[in-house]
Amino acid sequence: MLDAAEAIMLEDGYAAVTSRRVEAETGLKVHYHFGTIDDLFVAVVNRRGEVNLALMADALASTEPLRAWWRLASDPRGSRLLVEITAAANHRPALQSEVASFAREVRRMQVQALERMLSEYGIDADEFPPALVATAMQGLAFAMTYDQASGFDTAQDEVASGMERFLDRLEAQRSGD
Amino acid sequence: MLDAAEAIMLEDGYAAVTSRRVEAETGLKVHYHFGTIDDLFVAVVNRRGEVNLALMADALASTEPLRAWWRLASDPRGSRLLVEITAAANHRPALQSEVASFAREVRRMQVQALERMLSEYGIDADEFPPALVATAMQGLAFAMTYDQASGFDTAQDEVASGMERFLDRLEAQRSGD
DNA sequence: AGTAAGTTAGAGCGATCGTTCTAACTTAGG
DNA sequence: CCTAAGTTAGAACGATCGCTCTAACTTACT
Repeated sequence: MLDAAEAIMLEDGYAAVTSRRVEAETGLKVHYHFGTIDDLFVAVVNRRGEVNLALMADALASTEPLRAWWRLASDPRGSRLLVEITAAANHRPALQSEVASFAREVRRMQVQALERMLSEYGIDADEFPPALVATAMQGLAFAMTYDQASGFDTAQDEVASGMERFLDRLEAQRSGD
Repeated sequence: MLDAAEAIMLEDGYAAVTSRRVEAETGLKVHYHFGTIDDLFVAVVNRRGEVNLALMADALASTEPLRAWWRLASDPRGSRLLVEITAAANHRPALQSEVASFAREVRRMQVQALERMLSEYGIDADEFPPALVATAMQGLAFAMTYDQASGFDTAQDEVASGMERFLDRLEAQRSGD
């Protein structure tokens, strides 16, 4: 049921996630298993949030943390879903706090990892505070994948390859010493 | 009428922009002046798009282009509206192409300006291609203001001050020689 | 004053939504 | 086989939406 809701979001947007549509695709009764449509959305957010938290934790603990983080954050599917969920949260107060708490937790993990690792990457933490680097990573990844998904065609291949080269250099520097 | 539509978007989201709501707030008949609700959205996008294009052109032509760009991109009101418009475009095909064409044009202006200025800022254009820098600027500004607006509370003051310091250094470098 | 054009008021239509409700169906345990 | 619990089918209600339509109102010109 949660899978179906996500699939509908990706295909036709969050507004298409209606009780009738979900019931038609799953054969299950939404209001029986969840009390409310809001509850369904909350469940989707919670599951996806937990998964993302785990993926981000793995990425930050991998041998090339920044690269793994970048790969995770620039996954087009994830970005599309994030857009839909945040857009839905914008008009569903019940979702707002859920989304916010996951966003906070992810950012906390990232900042904590950066505090430990920035110097290894040869980045001065005074000049580029962890919070700034984290927000930049997420924002850049989001902007790139979203522009791509929306067909804005803003030279995203150049952005992607430029970022790959930058990551090559950073990861080389880190493993270098 | 366009003002009212934008105000409603900012206040209650794009889904609240209905014919009855707009008519109630303006005393004008939506379907008379615009044929369709889609046409109203298109008009909003076109006007806001033109305004933004002009603002970005001014910013890029100012004495401190990067700082002006940053200030413009990190305006919370603009980000909030951008979210609503892109979200609306997600489910209104008529808007998609309009939004995309403005996004393309803005990015084109930015890249063109960066090609001219990156070296003045002491940034190697081979290492950081203009398209990458442009996407990073927009993405970072968006992530920061949106997190702030959504109450994610992800240390945005630290991000903002860090960016200001970074811009101070860049603009000083540029005016230096 | 009279007339024509521009505009709004307000009812109404068909569609869809969330939600509720009752009857029917499925399934497992005795 | 029967019963009880779990679950779905499908109708229904009230609300809201985009949109259309007709009658009324405003405005400007002759």
